[in-house]
Amino acid sequence: MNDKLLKPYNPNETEARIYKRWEDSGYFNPDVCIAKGITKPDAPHFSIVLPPPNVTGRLHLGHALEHSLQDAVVRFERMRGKRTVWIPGTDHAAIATQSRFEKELQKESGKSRHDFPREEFFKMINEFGLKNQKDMLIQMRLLGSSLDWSREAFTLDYKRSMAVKTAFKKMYDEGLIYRGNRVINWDPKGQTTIADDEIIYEEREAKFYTFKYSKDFPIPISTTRAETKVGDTAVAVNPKDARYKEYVGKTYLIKDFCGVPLTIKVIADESVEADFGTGALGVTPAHSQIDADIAARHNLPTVQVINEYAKMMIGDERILGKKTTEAREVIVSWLRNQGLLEKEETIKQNISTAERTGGIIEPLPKLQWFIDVNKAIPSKGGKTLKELMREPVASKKINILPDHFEKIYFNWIDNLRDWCISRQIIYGHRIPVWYHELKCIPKQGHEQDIVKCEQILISADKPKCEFCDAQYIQDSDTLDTWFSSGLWTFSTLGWPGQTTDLKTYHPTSLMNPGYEILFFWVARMVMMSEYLLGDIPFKTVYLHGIVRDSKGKKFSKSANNGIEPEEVIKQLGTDALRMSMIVGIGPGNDINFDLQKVKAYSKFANKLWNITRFVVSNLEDFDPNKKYKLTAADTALLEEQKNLAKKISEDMETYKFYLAAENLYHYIWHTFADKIIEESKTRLSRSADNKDRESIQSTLYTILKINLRLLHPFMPFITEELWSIIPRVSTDNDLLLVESWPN
RNA sequence: GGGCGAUUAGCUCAGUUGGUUAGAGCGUUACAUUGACAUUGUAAAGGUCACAGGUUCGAGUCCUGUAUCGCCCACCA
Repeated sequence: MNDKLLKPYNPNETEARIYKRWEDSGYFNPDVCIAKGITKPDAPHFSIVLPPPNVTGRLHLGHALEHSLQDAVVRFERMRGKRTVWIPGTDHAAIATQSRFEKELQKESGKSRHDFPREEFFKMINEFGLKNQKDMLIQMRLLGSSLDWSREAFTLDYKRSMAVKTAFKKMYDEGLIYRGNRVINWDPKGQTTIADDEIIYEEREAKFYTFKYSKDFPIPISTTRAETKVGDTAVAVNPKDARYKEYVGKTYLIKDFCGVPLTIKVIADESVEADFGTGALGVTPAHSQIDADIAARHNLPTVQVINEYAKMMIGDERILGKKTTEAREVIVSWLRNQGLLEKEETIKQNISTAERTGGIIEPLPKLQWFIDVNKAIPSKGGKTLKELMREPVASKKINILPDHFEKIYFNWIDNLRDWCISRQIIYGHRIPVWYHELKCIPKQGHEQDIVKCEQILISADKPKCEFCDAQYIQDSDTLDTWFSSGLWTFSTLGWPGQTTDLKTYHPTSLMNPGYEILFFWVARMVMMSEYLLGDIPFKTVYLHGIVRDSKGKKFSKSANNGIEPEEVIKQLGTDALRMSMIVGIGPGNDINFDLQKVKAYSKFANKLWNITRFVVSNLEDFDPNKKYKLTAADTALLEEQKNLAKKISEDMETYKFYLAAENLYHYIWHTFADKIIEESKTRLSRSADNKDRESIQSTLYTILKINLRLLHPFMPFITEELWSIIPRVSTDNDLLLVESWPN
């Protein structure tokens, strides 16, 4: 017997060695499997693209969960003979990576982005990201993931850049991407716009002031943001509100509102609630999304009064150049002194903050790039992007697990506004838009042609003007990171090239993100894939939950409750960690991570080790190549296991990993070990009837081998190690990794 | 304000299309154990499946309502 079996199972000694054998074999790559005759070239495909982790730091237990699930299904499908690929990659995560880097830079050297030229700063962030990326790729190997490393991708590498530029151009040419001056979410801390879903609301107490603009103004209004009122151009009331009916349509001139003259028109708008506050809303078109909508309906002028640094850009020395919070106090005390302040209350208010920087969002009008989600698209038969996102899920072409997230998905789409895709940060895909310089000296012979100079061009590289010597200057903004993420299922397969990979593996079979990025990412992949490829990006979305600590708290730096996957692996082994991430956890459920549970599965690993030791030690005079006649009882045992294997296959096919793994665990421990092996002991003794002994030897051997195969997707390392130790027959593969699935 | 989910053993959670006696891990108790098992086995205690109605031959599972907790979306100016 192999000496290894005499000692308890040692995952630390085993795992790295096994992973190297797998990687060296090349079998993670389906092309190699086909070349070596393991997989049939015409076999159905099974493909997953890994949700790319952000290169902001290191992998955490949430990633371990993702890898455990995906690797389980990938190994299962590979063993079943499908042409299986799992593509690894990482995400540059633009704003997340830049803000993380800037924080560290500030801490270490006190420097900021303004201390470096753009190109140099980009390089510094990229190096930071690539260092993290390197660590993460090592971590993925520790997790045992059977990723096809030959196809590794990065959202910011050359091929993905080409995909981004191609997608941008196509959407621009069809009028889906436009540049517009709109009220957007400005993060004064990060000095960039952010999308609606990057906002986090925090509840705070705020003062709610009720006042009149002037003594002559007939309608009092209420606000928490008195400083924005210097930008008001209207007061809106509900059209049914009898109190204010007589004033609607009139315009009032206010000569002096804390040093600022105002022109206020009274308008009626359905969106105003008569019961809230005074029933009248001071409309500030420049600094509120809702007010901007009202202003658009009533053709009101927009006056910007707050700049990008959240400072006042209007008024006299009392407020000009002051921070919004300071200006607010000045204006409130002015109102008080003038006797205009009628009421002052304390209310609870939700304040918008930026997800990545924590900065308080300042709505500002700005010229930005947007994706129009409501435009009828000619090439799609007049459908809108919203419809393209909605339809495949509604028609079940895409299956979301658990089901109830479909409702949430639809709800989100129905309320969706145009997507602001431009960011004023450095790290990311630069917008591939080039502007013609204003000065324009015609080339010889083209004196008459300079009217034809293209003012705006979408181009991957710097364009040259045909008719004059002017330069093209690239837009300084970068793209929202989710723009490149949206292309992920096909940019990884070579798009815009019409590659064999793209034809073979798209649409992908499964996508396994956390439910918290259903909107950010899943919806956008559907949008991009439907628009650019005219096809779904994936057939099934299996949403997983959040891994929390054993008490249900989120892991966070401030709570200091972080657990590194490596620590757990070092202590108890990857297989145990993986099992603990799978058993008993349905889709969409959060996990309270408990080391006790991992420990239970490390015991199970050892149990399996000893089961094998027992079986192997009783096979010394057994020839695995020979066919032995089995007793009826033993045939029944094999039949029982066959039923289990069938059940497990079904559960795997329907993505019920949590049941498959648990049933298998239970069978191996409490049926195979506690019953079958226990009862075999007397039959195995040398003095027993030889025919009966052979029958049980053969039965134990067969069951063990099938168990190793069934368990491989969940506990790949120990099963592979045991596969190399047990006696095998000539038709068996060297590596369990590519052994066929029991049917 | 709108929506979604959860409530099952001391703890953390499963429970598949409604079907016998509701399960697992950890914890607790007793016994066994030089055992294939330093990580074992056998058994026990522990549940009015949140509560109240309803459908059904039969409900942890389906329906209605209530309570509590959690999450998502909106953002009242």
